[in-house]
Amino acid sequence: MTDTTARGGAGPTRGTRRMPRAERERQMLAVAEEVFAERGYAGAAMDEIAERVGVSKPMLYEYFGSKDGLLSACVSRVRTELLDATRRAVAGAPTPEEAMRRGHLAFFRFVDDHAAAWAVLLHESRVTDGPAAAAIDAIREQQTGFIVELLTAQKPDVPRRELEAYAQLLVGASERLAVWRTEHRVSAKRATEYLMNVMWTGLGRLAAI
Amino acid sequence: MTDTTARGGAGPTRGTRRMPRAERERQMLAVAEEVFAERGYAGAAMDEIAERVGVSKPMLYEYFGSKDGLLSACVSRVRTELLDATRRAVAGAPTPEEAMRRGHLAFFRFVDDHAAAWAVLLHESRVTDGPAAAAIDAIREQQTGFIVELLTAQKPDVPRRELEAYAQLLVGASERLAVWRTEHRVSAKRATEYLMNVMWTGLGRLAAI
DNA sequence: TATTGGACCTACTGTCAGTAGGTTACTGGA
DNA sequence: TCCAGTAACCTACTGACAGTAGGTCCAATA
Repeated sequence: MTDTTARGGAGPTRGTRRMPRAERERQMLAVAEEVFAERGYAGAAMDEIAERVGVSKPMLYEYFGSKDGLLSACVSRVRTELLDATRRAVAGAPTPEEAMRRGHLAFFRFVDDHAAAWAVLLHESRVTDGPAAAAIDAIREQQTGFIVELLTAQKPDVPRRELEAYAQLLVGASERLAVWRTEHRVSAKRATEYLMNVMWTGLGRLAAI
Repeated sequence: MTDTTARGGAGPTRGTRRMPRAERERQMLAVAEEVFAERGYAGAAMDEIAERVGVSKPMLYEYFGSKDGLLSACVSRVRTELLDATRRAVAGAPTPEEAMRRGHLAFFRFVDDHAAAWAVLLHESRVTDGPAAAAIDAIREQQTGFIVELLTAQKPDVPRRELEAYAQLLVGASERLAVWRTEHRVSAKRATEYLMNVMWTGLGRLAAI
């Protein structure tokens, strides 16, 4: 009754092409990353993302559950790529010092290549409270875990908790330095040197030189 | 026409007490900080803040322009307090090393006392894009500026840009360490030692010990 | 050919930031 | 004591957007 126009259906399925789940998912992620980067998390509308993909909004919810979930998926992808990049960079280093240098250089270069996405995906990741926050924390742990792994190899006698503190500290420092250096047009190489100066050599030692 | 009930007015002004602008402003800030801390930026509703203050929503907009502006004002206040606290802590230090130690200790303790507010106000400060973002960046510069000032006194021959990088790096490291240590129940004192180990002594030197 | 299920849609609801336009209480001067 | 003028305050709305209900359509299988 009530004359609901009872025409929920799709009509001629408009211009949309059907697609297997995995492919559509990848496509959605790519578009979402773009829109989040352009407009920021709050500014990005699910309607716009859906429209750009060429699909209706409920599809996004079908695949990612919520706006939060969509952001979370984007962040996961970027972070995973980042971890790969740094792992590769560190792999062939002859000394621990060189490993740290190469790792950070790779990090800064990665941020260069993913600048827009980085700014939003990682800096606004605390926007949420739901599953995304948890997922993001998990990924951060993956990151610091990697560093702890490297440090442990070098100093097996230092307590794990202490090494974890160092890892957290490194991540925080390099994230902020990454933001600062893009704003001030400082090269990745130079930024890495600054970081090594403080982190490896130590400020106290610098004074002595 | 159109029977708009034409009764915009306030009725018996409900339970609200009138108050001079400055006082109401302080009160609003206090309540807002509370609500932001409880619910996060996105979760906090202007309606709720207004209600808790005992005032109507348009008043908040009259005083702060937007939700963004309200957050910005809260952050400004907290950051100013933080700067005061660290300045005081550093003031009487006999050596640069001790200054750095005391400054960071004060920072960690400050975060302890303002834990909830800190988490939201500073970690979600990138949510916005409007005037708040600019204001917050200005305040961050104030912070790093303070550190640059300290470093300059110690090393006048190092280029300012380099010192600024070190300051950024320090801020990033300590902010993240602050988050990590509250989650892992590490004391302020111990966190400070970790930080000094890396930042002052340097990881490379640690290896030699 | 009948049927199942996966991909997809339109049209709605509820919530919330922000606003239009009006009222009421306090101030100082005549 | 009365009366501006202004500062503090209100109700009731709009528009935007996250999230949902409930349906259609097509392809592969039985």
